[in-house]
Amino acid sequence: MTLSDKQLELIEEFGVYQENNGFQPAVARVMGILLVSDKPELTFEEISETLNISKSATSNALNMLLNTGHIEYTKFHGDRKRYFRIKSSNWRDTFNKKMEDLGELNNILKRVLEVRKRDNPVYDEKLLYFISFLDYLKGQLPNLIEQWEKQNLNQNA
Amino acid sequence: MTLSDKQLELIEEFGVYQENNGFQPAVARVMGILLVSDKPELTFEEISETLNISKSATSNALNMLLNTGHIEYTKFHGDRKRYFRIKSSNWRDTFNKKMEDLGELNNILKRVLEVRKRDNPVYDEKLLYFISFLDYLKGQLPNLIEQWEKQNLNQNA
DNA sequence: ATTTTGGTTCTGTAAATTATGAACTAACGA
DNA sequence: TCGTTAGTTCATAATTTACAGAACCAAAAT
Repeated sequence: MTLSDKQLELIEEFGVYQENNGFQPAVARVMGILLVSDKPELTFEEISETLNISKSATSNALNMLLNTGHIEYTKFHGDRKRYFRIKSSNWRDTFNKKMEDLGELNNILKRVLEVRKRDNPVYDEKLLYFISFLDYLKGQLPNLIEQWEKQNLNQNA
Repeated sequence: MTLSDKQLELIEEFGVYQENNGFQPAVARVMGILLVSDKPELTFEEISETLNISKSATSNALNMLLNTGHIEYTKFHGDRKRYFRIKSSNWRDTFNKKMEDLGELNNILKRVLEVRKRDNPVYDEKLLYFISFLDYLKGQLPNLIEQWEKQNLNQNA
């Protein structure tokens, strides 16, 4: 399998992005190739050879992504190979993870306010505002999603 | 300076959180101690000794945080020490960074759609939805912030 | 039953990260 | 101006990460 320069570039860019999200380089590249390749499903061999990563690294990456629910595979009759593809639900999960992450930060910050004893309330004020904003955002998010779905429906009607 | 068990625990937890955001362990702990300590301003020595990290690590961490605008310091007359505190603007920046990060993802995904040539449009559909959602979110965010500020004002009136 | 092949596992290691400690510097106070 | 000390820099040590290569395994094809 061959990829265009633009595809290779995008794999790299997406790879770096996912590295910043805590994925190993090779794992991030595997996600990348499944995302940008013309064929939506690729075999172990195609991934390993096209990305130029060893069989062991490929095996580890694919199993890791399978275990974390980022990819899945199908098999075809009379063919021992597995055909891997990224799960499409994956995108909403990515977004949810970011939001949960902010929720975790918010929980920590709330406990900070409980634990530290500062004389000057000015130091608490900014923090309180931020906490309140995160709470507000969290509360409004379902609304927002609903609104978007409604609008999206109208567009496609 | 001494910290309560709860404070130490929070420093650790906040530290891990910030490590996941790409900060070095020691840097993350320094941010943590400035966040949870009873005194809002701490000296080099207090930070180094309380966190039990070497002077060099402390120096690197503080300078890194100064350069990236996460902390600042003041000096007092007749005292050679600097007194470090976290910048309060820091919180909004944290949030903005998360949103910009989603924007970057969105840009990559848009280019993915341009570059890959898939026969079956079903594979594009989910991706298109997600892109459209991120665009919608980005557009609505200013609104949301405005609404929150309005509500917040009423609360404090 | 044997071979082929799709994939796994184990071991070694290169490279990057992160911190330490000691030597050093510079500025301030006395 | 001299000593003290707050802070920096540098070499290096300790870990961790991430991958390759080879040996290995199991199921399917022949």
